[in-house]
Amino acid sequence: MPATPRHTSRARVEAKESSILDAAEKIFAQAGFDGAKVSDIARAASVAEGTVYLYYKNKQDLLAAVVGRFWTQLTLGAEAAIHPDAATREQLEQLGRYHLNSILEQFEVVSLTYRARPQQEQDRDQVREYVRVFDRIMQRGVDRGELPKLTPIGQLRDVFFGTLEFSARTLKLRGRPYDHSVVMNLLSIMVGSSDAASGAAKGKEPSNRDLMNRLKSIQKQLKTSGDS
Amino acid sequence: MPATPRHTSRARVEAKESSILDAAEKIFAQAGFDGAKVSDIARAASVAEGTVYLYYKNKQDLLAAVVGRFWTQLTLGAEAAIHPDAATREQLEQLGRYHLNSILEQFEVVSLTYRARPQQEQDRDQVREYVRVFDRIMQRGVDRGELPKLTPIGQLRDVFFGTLEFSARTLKLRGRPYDHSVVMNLLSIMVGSSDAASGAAKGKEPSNRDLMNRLKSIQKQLKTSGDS
DNA sequence: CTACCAAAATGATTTTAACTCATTTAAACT
DNA sequence: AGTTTAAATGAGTTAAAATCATTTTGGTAG
Repeated sequence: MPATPRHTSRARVEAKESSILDAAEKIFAQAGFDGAKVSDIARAASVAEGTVYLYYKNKQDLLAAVVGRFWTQLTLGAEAAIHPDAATREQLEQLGRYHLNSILEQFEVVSLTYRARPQQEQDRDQVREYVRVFDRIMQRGVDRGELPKLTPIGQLRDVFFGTLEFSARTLKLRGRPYDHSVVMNLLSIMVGSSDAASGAAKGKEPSNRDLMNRLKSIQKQLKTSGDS
Repeated sequence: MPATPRHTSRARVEAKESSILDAAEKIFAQAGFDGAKVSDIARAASVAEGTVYLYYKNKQDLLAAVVGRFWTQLTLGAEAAIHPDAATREQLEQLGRYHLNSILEQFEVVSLTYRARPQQEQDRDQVREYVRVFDRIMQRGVDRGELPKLTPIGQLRDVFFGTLEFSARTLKLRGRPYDHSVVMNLLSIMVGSSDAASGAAKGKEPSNRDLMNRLKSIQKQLKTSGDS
């Protein structure tokens, strides 16, 4: 069995395993989970249908492996994309750009995640590992005093990834490419700093009055939130 | 045929149609799309298996109908939940509360949406109809001068719904109930933030720092039930 | 080199569930 | 009551996932 190969060189077994995974990713991305036949995947991997089931319990399990590998690689890429010495805001921008870019480029694989989630538990770990990249950036920001002590990192994580994923969907739907203004606007919303965003609205002298307006509305709202 | 009933009373046909839909929603929510057998749904609707296919082309189509109906009802509920005369911020809070509550309560049905989206086009319309509730609130805010002219409504829509959906997932994952602080935090970063969100602010450093400091104190006031 | 054995691979067969369709039942109209 | 058309049925067909008895491969030893 592949799990405990005693007489075989581990390398060859793993090579075949990842060749099946490559084929599966390709076919799944192409045809979607339902549209992909295990026999197609087997053929694409130059392997008999039964062999697939030697490496993966079933089709769902194979999908979970594909998706898991994707998120693991995404974590590695994210860590590489972030400058360790940059300020929190810069790091968030780097992660935001990297994330939006990646999920736009590999939209089909990301979509497959939703097919894997409800069933398998294993792949959740890999997604969890990925979002920790965000948590580490934020925690460091707090530790350094760049962010308030009481920053609700968990909630901001949902703002960050939720916004980016929905934005990516919108961009895809409209056939638009990567849009840096999405990341910039998100950051300005999250961290409070603002920067001129490329594609978005230009002009409008802003600043003091708008900032004051924002603060007023926030404070006013805070007063009314006493109930809940 | 159900589409053009000449001799039948429309009412009876529609009653059966919605009884199949009810059964489908129940079984789908219970077992998920793959886990649900059409024969189970037929039995739950007290109908023969073939009858289901008289009303819906296939299982996917049936799912699309279930999901479509859900979003249509959600739209009606949202419109009822919003006070027409309230200020923009209040209306957003009403919509936010209603939305988060609804998707928490009917989490399984919401999850099914992802299974319907890629294939069918029809249900997209119903989702689009729903998000227009948000757009109308925002547009009215702009028209009234409560929000800046250049407010990027489309992007804020992704912030709003993306954040709420991811927050709902987090709450479900941790077995937590509805948490009003999620909505309040979301609003505090969205409302009046259009200066930043529009990307129009040309980065006045002092203003930003000032805003940061104020936000810090506000965040301390916000007894966020934030985790992490 | 040959014999041997276990791991790995194979693909024909089984199983399962979506979908079809010839037939029956019910309803509407005359 | 008889005729016609709509609606419903469920046994039968089909397709694809999963299984498993058999074959092939590759390493080891005599």
